[in-house]
Amino acid sequence: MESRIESIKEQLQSKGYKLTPQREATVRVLLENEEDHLSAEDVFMLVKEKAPDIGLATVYRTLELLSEISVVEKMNFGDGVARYDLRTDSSKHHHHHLICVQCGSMEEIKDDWLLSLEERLEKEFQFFVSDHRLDFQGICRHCRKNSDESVSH
Amino acid sequence: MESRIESIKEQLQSKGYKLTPQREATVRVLLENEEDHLSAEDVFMLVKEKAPDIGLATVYRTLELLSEISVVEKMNFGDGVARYDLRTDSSKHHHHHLICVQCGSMEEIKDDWLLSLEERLEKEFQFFVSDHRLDFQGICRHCRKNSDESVSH
DNA sequence: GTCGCTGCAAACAGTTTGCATGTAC
DNA sequence: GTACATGCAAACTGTTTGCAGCGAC
Repeated sequence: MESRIESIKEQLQSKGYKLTPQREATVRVLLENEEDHLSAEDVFMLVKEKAPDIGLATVYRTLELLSEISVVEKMNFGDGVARYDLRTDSSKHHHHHLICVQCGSMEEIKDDWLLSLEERLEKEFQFFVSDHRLDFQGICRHCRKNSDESVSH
Repeated sequence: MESRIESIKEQLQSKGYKLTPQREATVRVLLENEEDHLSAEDVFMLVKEKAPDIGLATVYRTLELLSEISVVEKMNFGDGVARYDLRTDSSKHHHHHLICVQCGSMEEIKDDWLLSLEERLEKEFQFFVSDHRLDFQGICRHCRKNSDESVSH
């Protein structure tokens, strides 16, 4: 945990930025909620517990900054809210989402199932992939089970 | 063209909706710009040429309606703007995007490269896929060629 | 006359920006 | 003292909503 903060601090400093108390608090929230896909507002509320005086704009600016230096990934699931994820590996980041259109739940697959596709893209399209995003919409197993009994939307 | 309008008209009517002049003008704009991924504002501007009195809210409502009955697909490339595409096939719609992080160009692949993955998802995750979205970020062949000479961002 | 559809303006949500103040070196 | 960072409020952007009026049946 501390070592990961240290690493992020170095990444910031190498680009000429500081790890201020507000930025550190924000990073800690991201580290503590690594499994979630927090929105800026989520992060803000959680950071407020550590640093009550922080402003929403600072959180936005911090997330934007961290996104620029590739410490976090800014994502978008189509609900009009940006979500932020720590990148676990700065070179490649591959996870996929299973989004249930019925209950809205989201499951994450960490496996990388697309390496062969990327090779094909480079060969056939001369397109050199640096990242990708793959989301599946569908019905999750729980909703599937429930809809056998009754159909609720 | 006329037959496709007719088909959309029937899809609307089967759900109890009418193809009003405003809705027809909107659909025509979508048909005429099928290759693009128009935002609501784009559509609005183009529709205004055909029907100057149309309101922005009507365009939004029409696009939302068409999306509900699966005539168009509402998409999101992460730039905070919803984009709308006519679905060419109402049952499955699979296209992927190659987004160049250098020049911002976007190429579309129509092939469906993911059927085997979807089968795997159903088996391993009991997740029943109705749609998916796959975007690749990377360097397109033009930028690749240019960056051999000089690096411009 | 009912009911869906429209245009307009106002409201809304998420995000960004301007600016005066604060802080580290 | 310089340069970056912050908090606050105001501004902005894309989208949605309330409502009075309109039009087809």
